[in-house]
Amino acid sequence: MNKPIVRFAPSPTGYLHIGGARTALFNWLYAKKNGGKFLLRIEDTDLERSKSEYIDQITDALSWLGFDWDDNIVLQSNNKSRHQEVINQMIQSGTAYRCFLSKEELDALRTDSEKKKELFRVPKTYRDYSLEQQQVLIDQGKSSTVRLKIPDGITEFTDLVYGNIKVNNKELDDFIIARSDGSPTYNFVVAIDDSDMNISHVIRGDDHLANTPKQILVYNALGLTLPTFAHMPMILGSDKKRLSKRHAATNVQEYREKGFTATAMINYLSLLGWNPDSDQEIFNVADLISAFNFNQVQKKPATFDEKKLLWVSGQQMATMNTKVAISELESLSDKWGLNQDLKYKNNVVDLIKDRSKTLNDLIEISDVFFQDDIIYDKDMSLKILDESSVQILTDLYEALKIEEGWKKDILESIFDNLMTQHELGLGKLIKPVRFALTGLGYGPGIFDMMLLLGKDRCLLRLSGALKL
RNA sequence: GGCCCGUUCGUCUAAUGGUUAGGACUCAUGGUUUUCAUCCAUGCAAUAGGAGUUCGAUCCUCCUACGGGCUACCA
Repeated sequence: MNKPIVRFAPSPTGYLHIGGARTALFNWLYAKKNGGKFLLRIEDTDLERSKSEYIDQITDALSWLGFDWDDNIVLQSNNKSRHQEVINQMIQSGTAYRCFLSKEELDALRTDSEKKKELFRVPKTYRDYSLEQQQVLIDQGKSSTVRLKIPDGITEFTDLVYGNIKVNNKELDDFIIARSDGSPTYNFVVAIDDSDMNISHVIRGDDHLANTPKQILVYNALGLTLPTFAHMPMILGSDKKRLSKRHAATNVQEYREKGFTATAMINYLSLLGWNPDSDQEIFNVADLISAFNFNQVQKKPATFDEKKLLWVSGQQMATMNTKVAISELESLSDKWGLNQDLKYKNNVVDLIKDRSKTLNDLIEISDVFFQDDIIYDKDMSLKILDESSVQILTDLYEALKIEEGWKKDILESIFDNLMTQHELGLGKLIKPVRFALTGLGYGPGIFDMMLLLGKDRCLLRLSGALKL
């Protein structure tokens, strides 16, 4: 089997969203699995809506995810003359023809049919005009579009996900391949570009499923070799509507900012609409590449569930090695761990990695170890620092102050004393202490934390909290 | 309206012409833990509806309902 060549072809009319990311992922996985190529084509022919900053956003997001593309990025707008050339060639050969029906005429006919509840079909008035007849009308100054001359018959193909799809060509109008201003339309261009790029597998969202027969007819008209098609079900928001900008967070970059790693995103996204044919749910990227297969791709749309993403992320965090975690943190936030000793950073991350679901969780807790000042939440301090808590903190402060050593067993015995002194369980003691030391209501074991924080910092914070 | 596609716990999904319809997330309860989280255990929870084929249908066929896509001189 030849090495596959696949492509991801976003239009730069917005950032890379979750659905696009999953399409890119499945393309990329397929290419990697089979030692093929993953190409990137930017469909920037909609001048009104395309913006170059979106191209940067999309490529940044793809790079972050690790979907490195092969060869240069193809800008569709650079292929204009090629598209024009093919259109001319098709007019000459008679596989396409100029249609002189105006938009107004067509609109009138369309609304008329709708009124009569009839099925609207584009009239084939100009379909069989000779080149000479067409020229006469052009000379008269009539404007025209170019339409594909669709033959009678059935168009059939086998989709890797949906199986056999069959459409009677009667259902398809001779659709426009070039507008009156000469610009080519999507269903035409996509076929030409995919063919020119030698794409062997077209892997995309199933919103393109119904357009595929049209594209196949373009391939056929030009005698081009058909690629294999694989359509992926859509991803829906929690309201069951197709994921769009209306939904909470659809931008891939937002998830990065929320502290999800690329690995966690890839892991979760792969589980949407696909299953590994086993109970495994946590994958690293290499495992995913070898497990991926179109056979297990779902036909029905999947709902994006951030709760499960969070769980996947937590599982990934727990197994991530500390070195990797540190470099992830540093690339997420350039302020994180600044000027801190590497050993210290290691210890901090080691201590809290397991209990974090995202990198942002990690940052929040690790800041406690890096920053000099603690910000205490007012409501929480009112609730936690009652009279007896203040007494506990005071006693602890005094006890720690005179203590020379800073070891776990020493801290434990100090707390033992406090327990008997205040007739309280350890849990009750820890709550105010933790709050005083971190400003948080949760975190790693108190003794480990104190050891890592160091005596000076602990005393400082205890006295700071007592001044509240 | 026409065409295409789809429908298993709330969510992601497994399964076979014969199973107590399985797992995971969420949620609840209990346990572990000095807190929180983790972890462990238990529990709640599904084959859209109706016909047909069959000894037997979640699985095969048809119909209905619902959802999605396409039907543009958008991509």
